[in-house]
Amino acid sequence: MEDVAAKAGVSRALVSIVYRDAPGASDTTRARVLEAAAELDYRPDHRARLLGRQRTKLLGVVYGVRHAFHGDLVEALYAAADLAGYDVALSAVAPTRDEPRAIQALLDYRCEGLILLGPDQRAKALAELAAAMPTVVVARKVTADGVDVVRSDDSDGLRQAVEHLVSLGHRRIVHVDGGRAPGAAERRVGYKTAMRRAGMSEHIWVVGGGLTEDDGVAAAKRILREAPRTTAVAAFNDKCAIGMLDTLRKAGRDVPGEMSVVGYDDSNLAGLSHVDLTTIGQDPKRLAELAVGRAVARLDGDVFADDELVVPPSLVVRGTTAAPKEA
Amino acid sequence: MEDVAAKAGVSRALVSIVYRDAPGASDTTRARVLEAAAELDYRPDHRARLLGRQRTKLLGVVYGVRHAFHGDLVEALYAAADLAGYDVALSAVAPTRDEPRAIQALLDYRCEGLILLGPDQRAKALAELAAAMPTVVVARKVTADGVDVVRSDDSDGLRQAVEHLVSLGHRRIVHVDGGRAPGAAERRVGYKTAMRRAGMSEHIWVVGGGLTEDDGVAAAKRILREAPRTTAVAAFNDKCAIGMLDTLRKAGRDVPGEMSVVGYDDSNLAGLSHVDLTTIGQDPKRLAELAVGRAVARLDGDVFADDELVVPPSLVVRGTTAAPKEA
DNA sequence: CCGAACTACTAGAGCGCTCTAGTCCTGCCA
DNA sequence: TGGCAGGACTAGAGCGCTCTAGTAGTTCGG
Repeated sequence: MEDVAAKAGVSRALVSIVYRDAPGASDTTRARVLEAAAELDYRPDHRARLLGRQRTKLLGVVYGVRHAFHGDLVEALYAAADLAGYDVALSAVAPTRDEPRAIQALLDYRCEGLILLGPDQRAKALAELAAAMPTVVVARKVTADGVDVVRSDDSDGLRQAVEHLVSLGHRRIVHVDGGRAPGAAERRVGYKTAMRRAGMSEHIWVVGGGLTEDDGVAAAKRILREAPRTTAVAAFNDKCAIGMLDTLRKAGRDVPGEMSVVGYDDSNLAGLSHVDLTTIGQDPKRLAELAVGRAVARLDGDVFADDELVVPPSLVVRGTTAAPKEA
Repeated sequence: MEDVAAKAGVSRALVSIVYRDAPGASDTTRARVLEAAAELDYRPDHRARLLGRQRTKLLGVVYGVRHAFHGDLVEALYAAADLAGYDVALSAVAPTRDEPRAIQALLDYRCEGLILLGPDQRAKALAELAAAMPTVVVARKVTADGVDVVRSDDSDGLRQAVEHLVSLGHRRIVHVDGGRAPGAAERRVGYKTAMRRAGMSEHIWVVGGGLTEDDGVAAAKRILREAPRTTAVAAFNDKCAIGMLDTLRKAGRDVPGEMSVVGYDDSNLAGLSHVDLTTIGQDPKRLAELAVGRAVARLDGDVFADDELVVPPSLVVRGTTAAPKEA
């Protein structure tokens, strides 16, 4: 900076003014400074810049590299933060890097707000974080003091899945759940409620599943073995549904002819032509906007009573659902 | 920091010493400082800490959120960087955030070295970056001044795939390629060379493919239509192979009975029990270690003549390859 | 009993920026 | 012509650390 100032024949302060687009520099000087900077290829040091200020305009995002849906969210978060004039600092959770560590790394960089995608942390730990800075949990339902939650209405998602299947004429509808995964409990509730409302309480059956294709494989085998008359399945997520799909077809069951399958997430996978999975779409763009919006609002000093923002999911009908054979 | 120093009854410098684990503080004082810090829940400001130093101990990583293999690499990079005593700053490429922008963000944070996963940038742009700081390109073959390249030996990977198929008795082996994707050219070469060496030049056929499942679907349809006597396919990557797998099976072709399929990457997908894909494994751990190692060595002032580190891939035999029916 | 060597600690400059409080013009109105 | 508003620019402190140089105090060999 010193060098640029010298080269342009001005003071350091003036260079600062130019780079901040602040008033107080003539157009000619501005140009001269910029030119000098270009020659020395100078770029202001982001960190030093932030040091002197109170605000860092930095939002920390913790996510799992492995998680496809997190990828979609991260993309949307970049866009949303950009619009709000904030930067995003990414911190991934990996086998050698647990969640507390990922969060600490972000705190060390003095981000102003935290956005956690489907965190494992206990409510108490989250509340502690929230006491220090705006903290938004995305895609997981938690109740923790001061923590904002932005999530899809998972219960409603499963209601939509069940109602879609019911409207096609299905009665023996099974739910393969996600165990203790974020959102799994709500989806179970949504399934059961919808089944009850449709007057099919006696057909309620929740099969233990999980988040991966392999969980879907296991669940499908169990269903074929224990309840071969089942005509429809609502899976916990797309991956699980895809595992089921393959297993059912390998076992000679036609999908959707003999068995309908509904996924959840509307991930890239679901839209692929050879998969063509009917699923429940979450809206990553909307979730990201709300998460960023809430964090920024908190930083601006707004106080909110409601600490939960729920986004309705939407049914995406594709080729894995149809009327049951002997409806 | 001031407050902590005051509370512990020492100078700021002493607090600094304690936090740097530097010699020059008695154990009792050390404990007293730490205690005071804990009460005020003080954490040193990472950025300020780095400001004064020349070294930031920060490695910038640019990657694509969407890319599953990048996820594996990122995980491994965290681990490798950690071991080398470096921090990792992640910058994702997304639809609203192109590669130059992702790189600039990293430069603003004054990282000392750049690790780019399968970048799109032209060789010239990469060389410019390398002129400013150690730059390592992973998983793409480029020749650019000063740029280190760490990649799998893609040519050898396809050789292994072909030789595996040949050893099973296949002759009509097709390669579905990756178009202009990083690594695609090398894989084509590896395929052709291996076919020629095996004396099957007349069966060489490269079908235009791509990176996604849908590309695999299209390629499989084309193969079924144009060369139904084909008995084996080596695909550009696992996703493409999976798209083919589904299409072939839907068309009534038994895999591996009537058609063998080999993927590439050994991604999570390949190992799933319902996929069980024979594939060529890249070694993300090794690639990450080499990338970090090279960047760090450059930072330590080492000079290298060879600017390309090639890691041999390895064949992972699973359930989608077998001897051809009428061998 | 002096000074060298070491330990425990502190003062203060410096990292690269921003920001406040000026200074010095120029132009314009009374 | 004096006064003053406002534009263009600068000096210098301050952000939260690290680091160099230096000050006490203690130990110890000769």
